[in-house]
Amino acid sequence: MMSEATPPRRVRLDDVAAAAGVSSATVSLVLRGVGGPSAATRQRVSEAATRLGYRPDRAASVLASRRSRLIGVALDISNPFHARLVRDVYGAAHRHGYHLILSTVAPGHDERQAVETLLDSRCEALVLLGPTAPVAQVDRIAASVPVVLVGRHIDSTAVDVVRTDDGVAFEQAVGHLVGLGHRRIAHVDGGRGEVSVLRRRAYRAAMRRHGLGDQIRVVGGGDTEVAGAAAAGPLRDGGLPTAVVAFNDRSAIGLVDALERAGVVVPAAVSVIGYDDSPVARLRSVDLTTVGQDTERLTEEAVLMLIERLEGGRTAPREVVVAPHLVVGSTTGPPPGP
Amino acid sequence: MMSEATPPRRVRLDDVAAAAGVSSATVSLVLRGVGGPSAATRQRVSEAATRLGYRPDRAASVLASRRSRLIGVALDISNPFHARLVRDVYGAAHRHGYHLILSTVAPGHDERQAVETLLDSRCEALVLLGPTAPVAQVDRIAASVPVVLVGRHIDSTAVDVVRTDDGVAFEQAVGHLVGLGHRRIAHVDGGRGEVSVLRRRAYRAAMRRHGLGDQIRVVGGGDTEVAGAAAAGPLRDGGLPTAVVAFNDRSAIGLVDALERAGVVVPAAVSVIGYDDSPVARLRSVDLTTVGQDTERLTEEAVLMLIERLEGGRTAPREVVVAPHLVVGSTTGPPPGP
DNA sequence: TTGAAAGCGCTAACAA
DNA sequence: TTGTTAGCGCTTTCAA
Repeated sequence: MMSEATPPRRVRLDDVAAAAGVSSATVSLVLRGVGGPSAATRQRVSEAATRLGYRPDRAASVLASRRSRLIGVALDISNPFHARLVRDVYGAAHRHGYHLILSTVAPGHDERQAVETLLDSRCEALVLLGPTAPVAQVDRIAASVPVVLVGRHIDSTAVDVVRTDDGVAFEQAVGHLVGLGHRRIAHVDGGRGEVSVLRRRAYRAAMRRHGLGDQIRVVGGGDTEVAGAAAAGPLRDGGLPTAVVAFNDRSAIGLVDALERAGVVVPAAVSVIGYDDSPVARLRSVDLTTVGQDTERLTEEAVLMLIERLEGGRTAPREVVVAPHLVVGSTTGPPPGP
Repeated sequence: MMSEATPPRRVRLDDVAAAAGVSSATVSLVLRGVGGPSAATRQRVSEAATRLGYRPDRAASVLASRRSRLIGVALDISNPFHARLVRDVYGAAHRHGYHLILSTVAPGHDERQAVETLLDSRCEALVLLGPTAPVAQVDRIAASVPVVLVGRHIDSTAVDVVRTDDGVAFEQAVGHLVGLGHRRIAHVDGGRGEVSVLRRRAYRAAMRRHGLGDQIRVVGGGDTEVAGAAAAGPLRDGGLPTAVVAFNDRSAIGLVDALERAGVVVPAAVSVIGYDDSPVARLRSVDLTTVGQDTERLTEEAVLMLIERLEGGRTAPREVVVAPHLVVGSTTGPPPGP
């Protein structure tokens, strides 16, 4: 006839200690794998802990030790590329003995709030994926915990940066096309935004490096399928180039779609290259030639930089630039014959 | 010449108390907005807190109060539908004064670990998005905190469930097609998996309800674009139906793509309906007719159910079924004339 | 190798 | 209305 469900009292360190016949301090040492206790004691303690189903209380542990071994990741959950990065951050964090906790931007939950949530959960360091926050704000955060930005450059003396080398990316893309015989290579850009500026610049540089400075042609685009599709018109109006390097995969896919609907066959008439090597680019029906970012390197470096600050005491900011690699699919080929 | 950066000592409640000339208990009350302190005191304390840049230490607060007002969400970050749900869970949690923390499944970080991470962060309740964990495991988790499953039914006496009514979904889809004059309506299913079984069943029931029991036709599919595209062959071999309801948007999009490549115009020759109302379905170039799940209702209900347990003391499990709505796009139309 | 005791920064009675 | 006093469950000296 129990009317109230008795909340199952949490098993504490003391309970384990009592069960094992030692002090709670000893249990703490054993459970954390810190040297000291004898093999026999370890044995007894471990058994007792398992038997009682002991789960350490992290809040208490954090409070006492001032360490959480927790890294916070702020991201945009609707960004598929962030999904890839997050996947790899798990690997990196795990390899170095850290746990991860996520917080996303969402309507009514901006980047600042995402960061606060992470800080409240006692994260010792933060990974910010493609954040949009202004420098001042990022600097303020960096004043209390180590911060690394992934994917975006920032002029700050307080935070670290890991990003892909856009110069190399466009060098590879343009180089691949030139190798196939292309000369009239256009760029459908990403519209406004800092990243778009950098990629535009990288495109121009790559073209010049290949002696194609006079062929440079940038068409306004954006970062979505729709924006890519919309670029097909202007692209044809100005006389179709034989190849296009798009801002990202989404716009490349939109562009391919629009071109083919208009009867322009890819890659027979026009070759198209994307950027991101997103999962959708790898679908057999899409099979886009695209620039793959080395997300494993990016995330490994990011975590390493945080650990350098956390455990190595580094305070000077570092910026690591990672080379991408071209993934050749079936949307590029030789230019059409004359 | 400072060689070691002095770690900026955290501002504590005591510091604020000293600055405001009151006790730390009073500061605690003021900062939590609990009645008691006079307006004048509140004023002084608030000022002092702001001036010192005080941030409460949640670990300590949690430890002392045994409450975190934190809800954990376990998800699969590579699932776009989860992104939608997460977005809406933020709204729901926020409305009820709870914070959210996320953990995803990733290679080397399975659902169990995701849940542990959340529990370690002292979440008071968990939202599991389309979890794959076996009943026993879910029950074990539910023994320590309230758990709600979103999207998947489970035979458990310990957890709550919120899901979309597949019966209504297919009733709407088939009804829409019948209203347009279709009779030969096929279903491209989702392959193995529990959800696929439920939707197959719902399709059959809807067909029978419309007196089309003899027209029932299920073609094997899957949950990806490729799987949808692959269904185009079998679909044509058996004599093209005039309409198809696919398992989800991805398979519907793959199917449309494959059909059009084969010269079968959608919707003139075949109408196609998807499921999920995913962002890509809303692209102008796709504009799929699709079943939209009411993610706002789903998430609001999920959070409410957790709060009922947390604050209302409910212990009996509940299952809430939410009606979907049909989003009519341009992939459905009247069947081709004879 | 182990234990006792003093906190970590906060909240929650209870007194004043 | 405010302050005092115990803890929350763990880690960490310091002694034994």
